[in-house]
Amino acid sequence: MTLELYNSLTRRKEEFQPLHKGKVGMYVCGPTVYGHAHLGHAKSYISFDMLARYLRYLGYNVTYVQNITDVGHLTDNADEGEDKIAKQAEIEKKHPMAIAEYYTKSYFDDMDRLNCLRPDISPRASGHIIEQIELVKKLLEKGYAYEVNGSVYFEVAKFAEYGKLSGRNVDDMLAGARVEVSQEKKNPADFALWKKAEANHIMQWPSPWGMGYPGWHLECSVMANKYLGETIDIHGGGLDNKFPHHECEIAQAEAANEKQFVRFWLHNNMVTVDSQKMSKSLGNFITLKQVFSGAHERLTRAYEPLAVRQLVLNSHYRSPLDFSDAVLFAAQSGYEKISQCVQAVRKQLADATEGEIGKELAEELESIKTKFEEAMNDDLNTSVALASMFELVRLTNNLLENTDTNSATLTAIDNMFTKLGGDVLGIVKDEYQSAGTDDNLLDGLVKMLIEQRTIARQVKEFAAADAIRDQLDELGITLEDGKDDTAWRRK
RNA sequence: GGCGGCGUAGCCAAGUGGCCCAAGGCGACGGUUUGCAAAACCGUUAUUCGUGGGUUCGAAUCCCACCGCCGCCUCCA
Repeated sequence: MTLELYNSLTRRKEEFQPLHKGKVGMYVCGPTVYGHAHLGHAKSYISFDMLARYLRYLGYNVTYVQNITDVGHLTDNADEGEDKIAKQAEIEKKHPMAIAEYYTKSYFDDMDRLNCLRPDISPRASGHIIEQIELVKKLLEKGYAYEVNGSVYFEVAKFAEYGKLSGRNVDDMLAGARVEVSQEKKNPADFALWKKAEANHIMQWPSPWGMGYPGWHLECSVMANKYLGETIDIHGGGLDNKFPHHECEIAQAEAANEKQFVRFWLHNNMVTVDSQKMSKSLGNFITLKQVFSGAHERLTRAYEPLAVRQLVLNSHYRSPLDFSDAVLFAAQSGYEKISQCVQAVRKQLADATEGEIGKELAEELESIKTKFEEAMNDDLNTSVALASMFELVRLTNNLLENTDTNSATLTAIDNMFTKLGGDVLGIVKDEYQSAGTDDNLLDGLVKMLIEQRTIARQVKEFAAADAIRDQLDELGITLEDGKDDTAWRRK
């Protein structure tokens, strides 16, 4: 069975085959860096990270490009708003580039914690002004664009296929237009390729049409083409960007190159809060930093980054995810269950006896792997893929009850966790911080207390023993009595 | 108004014509284990899939109607 992906362009699942054998060019719309990333960003970037990981698992040589929008993204209506980053710069009294720098770093920090692998290329819009101007010139030459008073607009009526991705036509859009129409445009549906900058606008560049700055849609067409070629295999992004952003990207690139721009369009659904879309403009967002620290009124505790990842993967990327503390809590519990199982396997593996894996068990493992791959091949059904990981957990925990499980068996299980749960899903770590490694002083102190408690238990002074355990629990440390020794971990 | 989508147990969620008296997770409850816990294991927790019709030998899955909810059509992952 081969990988099938739902292509938004054709509105059905299609077998995925790259344009060039063995190689995949993948472009995903990145963030506009004027604020900290929130859970909505997490859903999108975890989803596409998981796709890139799975494509690599299948053996493809993937080039993953994800832009950083640091200029040109306007605050509101139809090409008439302020630049988002320039606006934030005013608020924070910093240069726009300082804002972009700060939030870019913040974004990468958050994505690293979510175990999203860095894209191969993270191009900045501001670093591609020359290429963007070139594309505008080309569109003007070809007659798809017109200049008015230092600004250049794309003339939608000239591109017959405009609307093919989002399923709309220009006439309908006119009828339902809610936006006050710019006087400069020939047609309200036309969009800005280049905007004339007022003298006080900080972010501006010289162009054949005077000082100005690029329209938002331009950067993605330009950077996708520059790094991945005129036709790219996969373009991903949030559903909310399907129109107008992606529609405009298609118009620009295909009008200029006269070639199909993207073969597979993939869109992830939104994160909602109380069924309302989480977004910066609505102000109902919860940042990832808040989730990691627990510092938000909707949160009852701090959550591990990979619990967020597990939450995202628990549902399908094309389904909306309604956020609540309860769903995150459930994801955290499930994540801990898997983590503890993996750690237990590795611990037992350290002094396991040699031997061979049983035939029946080998078959069970194979069937879990098959279930996993079939699920992923079916338009990335991570919900079922995750379920197969839990089957592995249960199977494994049963084996672990038996202390003489041999090393070949444990190694096979560890490999499955590492490859499927780790390399593909990104929720199993290569190494878990053992309780002591991060802080020798803490480890020493806790071990001292465990020793005292063990002595108390040996002489059956259980009240004293329980007091130690309870007090440690209040400090966020859980004790677990094993057969021979007592282990501790942070809650 | 136009386009797209959703409604499955207490919660999250997969399944889209027979393998479904519906996967998996969380929670809850009972049991094993434990000095007691924790973790783990075993078991229970939807004869039913928003409501009402219809098609079919057979429907959560197809069709119709109705109810409720969401996204896009303006910036947003």
